[in-house]
Amino acid sequence: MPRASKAEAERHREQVIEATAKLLRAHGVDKVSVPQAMAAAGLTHGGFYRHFSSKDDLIAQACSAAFAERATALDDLTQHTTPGRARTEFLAGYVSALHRDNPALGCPGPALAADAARAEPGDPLRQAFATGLRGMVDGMRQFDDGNEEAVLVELSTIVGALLLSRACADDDLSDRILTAVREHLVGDANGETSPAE
Amino acid sequence: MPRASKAEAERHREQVIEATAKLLRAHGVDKVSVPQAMAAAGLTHGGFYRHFSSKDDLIAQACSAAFAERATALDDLTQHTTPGRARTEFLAGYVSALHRDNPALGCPGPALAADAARAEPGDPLRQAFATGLRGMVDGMRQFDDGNEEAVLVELSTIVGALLLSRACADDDLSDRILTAVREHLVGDANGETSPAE
DNA sequence: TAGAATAGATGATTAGCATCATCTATATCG
DNA sequence: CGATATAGATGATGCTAATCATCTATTCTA
Repeated sequence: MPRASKAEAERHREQVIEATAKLLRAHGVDKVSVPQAMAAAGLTHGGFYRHFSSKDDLIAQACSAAFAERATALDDLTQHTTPGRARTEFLAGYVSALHRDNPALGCPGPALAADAARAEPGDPLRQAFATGLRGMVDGMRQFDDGNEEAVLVELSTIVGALLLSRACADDDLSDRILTAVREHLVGDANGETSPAE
Repeated sequence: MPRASKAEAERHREQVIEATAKLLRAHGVDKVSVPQAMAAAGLTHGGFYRHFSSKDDLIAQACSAAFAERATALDDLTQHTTPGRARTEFLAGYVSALHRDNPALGCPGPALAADAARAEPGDPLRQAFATGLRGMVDGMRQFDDGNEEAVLVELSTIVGALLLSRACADDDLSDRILTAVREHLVGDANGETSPAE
């Protein structure tokens, strides 16, 4: 397939970013290779440098895409219900077994924070992560009357809970973390420790 | 140096583990190589497989060592002050710029959770992390009258806060996260946003 | 003190990766 | 419709890593 139209090429670029955004959250920066990312989008590794200036470039764009995806979901949620219900739904969905078990489609916060933290100060991933996180904080503002401090505490708690529950997913401590944090934030326990969602 | 006494060999083994425990927290599993870990202990990579069965084996032992180190520190803290003061000191020290800026000597929770989360279910790192985390939960029980749920919420919050503050260390959001969480948990704000400790 | 066991060094092997040079067939433009 | 730019494929290059075979000198053991 030695040539694609301008529109197809653009679509290919987006597919690579989308596929990488998933791979990235599931496996981390070091376990995603350029050939793998291209293959996930149905291409070979050859044309990579026609779309991206480097692997770091792609990684940063994928990180931004993952945050954007989540921001859209959050906006949809607040558009279609009352503020109170939106908060409950958001938090309970976040601190759930479903979210824990599907990092590829989940929040980039717990999935990419460690990679961002280990990147050099000027690294594009670092900046993309910080920007995305700011957006998330802004999106959550409506839950707490615009009180940023309350949002930061809430965000830290759910990110930490999800990350720790993933790290010990074999252990029954994992479910206990999710349940404890969900009850603490939402009040009751109607999440999915085992049932559906 | 083609031979060491039994005692020296044992000391060497411990040095490799200690050095790796630091490298691991600072750079993550994938960025620590066997030659690097051995060199950090003053050895060459040659004798590695006389001490450890694989890289994964070393990584898991280093993870356990990092948790053990922290458990000892926590015990010391509670032995030398009142429960109330110990809690305050522990939490304020945890959610501090000093801790954020020194992952190599800090808590393995935020530093290694992502690596543990991405490991396969049976991976030795996974198990070492879960065991270490359990120990930490037990150690923190005394802060909250043995209430495990309260401990789990507290732990999630401080782990998430430290991780996120590291991930956006360039941004001023980083300090705001630490301050907000510290005030939320401890009440006042006598941590070190910029001064010493 | 002689012989066996072994800690640690050297170096080879294999494999995977990022990056880039080159090729080619087609899509776009004049 | 012909010329040219370019998306994408093939394949090379150079690097780094995990693992292991082998060698050597020294420490233990009998």
